[in-house]
Amino acid sequence: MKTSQTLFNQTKLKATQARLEVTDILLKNPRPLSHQEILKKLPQNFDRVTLYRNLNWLLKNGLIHRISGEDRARYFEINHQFIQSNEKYRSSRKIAPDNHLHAHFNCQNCGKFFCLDDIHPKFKLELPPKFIFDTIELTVKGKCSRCQ
Amino acid sequence: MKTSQTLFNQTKLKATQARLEVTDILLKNPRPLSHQEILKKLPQNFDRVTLYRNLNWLLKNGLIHRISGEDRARYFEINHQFIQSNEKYRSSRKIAPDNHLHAHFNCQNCGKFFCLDDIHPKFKLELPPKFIFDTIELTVKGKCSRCQ
DNA sequence: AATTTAATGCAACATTATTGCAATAAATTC
DNA sequence: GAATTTATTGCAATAATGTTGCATTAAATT
Repeated sequence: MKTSQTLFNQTKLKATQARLEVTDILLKNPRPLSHQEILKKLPQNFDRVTLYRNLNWLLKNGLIHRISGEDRARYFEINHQFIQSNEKYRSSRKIAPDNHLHAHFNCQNCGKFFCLDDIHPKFKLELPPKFIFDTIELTVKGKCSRCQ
Repeated sequence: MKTSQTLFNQTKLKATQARLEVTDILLKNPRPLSHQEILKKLPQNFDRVTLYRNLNWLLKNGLIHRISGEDRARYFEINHQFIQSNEKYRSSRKIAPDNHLHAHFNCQNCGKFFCLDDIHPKFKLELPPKFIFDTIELTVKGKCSRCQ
């Protein structure tokens, strides 16, 4: 398992203690976590605003993804594309590419997200005139095994 | 264009003035609207809590869909499946069926949703053990023609 | 070491949505 | 059709999530 320290070392991005701690948590977790869930895993005195700001910074710099839950909270996960892509590739763009489809399951009861790695939908993407494409989100909703 | 009055007449659902007004607005609009947008289209004195409650009621009874925006707001649209399905079909279930895939475009700038009626993805849906399926959401994100 | 720049911590604020409860409207029973 | 029961509405208060302002601290640069 890659650590946040080696990840930051490979980039020109500035590491701080807070960023390393937050990134480590997301690296360790197989599913997107809410701000609240991440805060619980951080040291007791970790400031919640600092967490919000660091999550926004990580998002802006392409290290993580963000998805909006049915429960109005946002959920965050490591951008594996960023981690896998090499330095050369990354340095050619300010923001890491983020346009592949990665499906999730979202529990309508507990709000948790789960990654569905086996879903690879095929379709023709046609947008109205002058609409600009960025990403696609495919979310399956229902009840997770613990909530049924 | 079907009116909310005829829609309610075809069901056993109780119509109130407020429900008819809200439903009429959603019937007239081709794209999902936020609570705020709907409130603006209603008479000035329409209570915002009543709108929240009516939207939740319409959702529970299957007349509308709800999607969560990137902006943490919820957007509402008429459930065309409900409207098209006949009385017999509807009365056999308390909640109208809602498991077809209907794709949307979500503008990352203004937050507006647009329906993408031409997208029909094909994929095999495999969920982890004991997960219960309800609906699928496919959302394309980017900038709409007015925000680029 | 001095200076500039960026990050943090705390308080206040913003937005969206829900809950409690009295008042009103609608449906049901007699 | 009046009396009773049930559901809905309107207003105030509260909840949950997230952002902004600003002084302090830490980090990077000169």
